[in-house]
Amino acid sequence: MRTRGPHRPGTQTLSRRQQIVRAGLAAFSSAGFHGASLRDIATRAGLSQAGLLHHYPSKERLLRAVLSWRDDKTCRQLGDPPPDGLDLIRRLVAPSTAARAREFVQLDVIVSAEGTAADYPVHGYVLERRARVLETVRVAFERAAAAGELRSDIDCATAARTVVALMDGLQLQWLLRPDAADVEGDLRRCLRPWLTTDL
Amino acid sequence: MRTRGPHRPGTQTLSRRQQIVRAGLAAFSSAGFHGASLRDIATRAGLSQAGLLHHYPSKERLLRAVLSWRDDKTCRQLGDPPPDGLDLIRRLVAPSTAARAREFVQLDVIVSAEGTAADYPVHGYVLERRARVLETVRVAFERAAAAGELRSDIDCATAARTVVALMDGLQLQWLLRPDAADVEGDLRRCLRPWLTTDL
DNA sequence: GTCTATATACTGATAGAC
DNA sequence: GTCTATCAGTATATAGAC
Repeated sequence: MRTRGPHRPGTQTLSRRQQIVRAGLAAFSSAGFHGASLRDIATRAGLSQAGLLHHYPSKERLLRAVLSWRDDKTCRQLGDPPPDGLDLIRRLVAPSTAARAREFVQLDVIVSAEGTAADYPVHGYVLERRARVLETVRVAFERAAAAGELRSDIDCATAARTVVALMDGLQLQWLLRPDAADVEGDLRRCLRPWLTTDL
Repeated sequence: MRTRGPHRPGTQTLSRRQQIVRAGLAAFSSAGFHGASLRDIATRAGLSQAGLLHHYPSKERLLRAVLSWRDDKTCRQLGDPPPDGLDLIRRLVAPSTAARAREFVQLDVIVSAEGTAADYPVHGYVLERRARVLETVRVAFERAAAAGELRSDIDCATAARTVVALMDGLQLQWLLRPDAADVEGDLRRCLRPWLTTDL
């Protein structure tokens, strides 16, 4: 009954890695994969570059760890069990109040943009994640339709593409000019005519 | 009456610079500012890196030249005089048939994303350009409203933000999965309920 | 206008002491 | 687990010959 096996990182290592991942989030989200440097990330995390590479053996692996952490946090924020149908749409439309929200949004925007290149280190991940998001939203609309909450002439796949595209574009506007954007309002106004009930 | 002054680049220089700008477009559009390298661009343009720097003295200046060329071509493609009101919206919705369209779209997506960082080399340019686009579309909706082509309960600034955001998001979807996207269709379906006439 | 050669700095990654 | 030292590669930019 050992409490710490050879391949089970201790709590100190875990918190160290969390420091690194957070520093990586800050760097990747503002400069992208190419623009960020491991030395800078290591310094921000309070250790040397070689020390960082002990925990994450390459720049790509570190980016994957950052993205994985983001995915976990995003899922957890949705709640367990995750909301369904129109409730999920409501959650997506409501703005996140997390302090790290801006970094998450910026990371998504920049990694998605860089990820359009076929030779990007995490190109496959970007493709899969965005397909998954699109599918999740489509299923949510299907459930809403089955509950009679969606107008019958609305195609669920189209609605999903449209609402996801709108979120991406509005988030970009918000990043560039936070005062001139209205992410939640514009989303609600676009969604309202599709629904038979209030959002 | 000299035909070529000391500061008037000759035709050979002009075509050389066009080669460089086109190579720059290819590089910046797929790797962004940070990911692209002047050596690679120079090689693609068929000259040495030092030769490139004779024409554009820094990486930032080259990016500005690429963006400026893109702006010129985009404006020229709109026609002279540029369309107005609903005609402009129609032009924006119709997909571009230019062969270089994908590179232009990808350049816009990646420069906009990188440009959300305040210390990005052309951060100011990105802010101004996007504000200008938003304003142009808003004015187009105002003209449409004055002509009675827009439903009276639609706010023009909101419509502009929404349609620009939608274009950005749909273009990203198209870059990532061309077969799964429907840029023009989704745009039309979103615009239709706002209008009193056909698009 | 284009080249070679070079200056200078930084990159990601490795080796090995502790 | 963290460090220093280092490697080989690449970056942008400059100097100067032609």
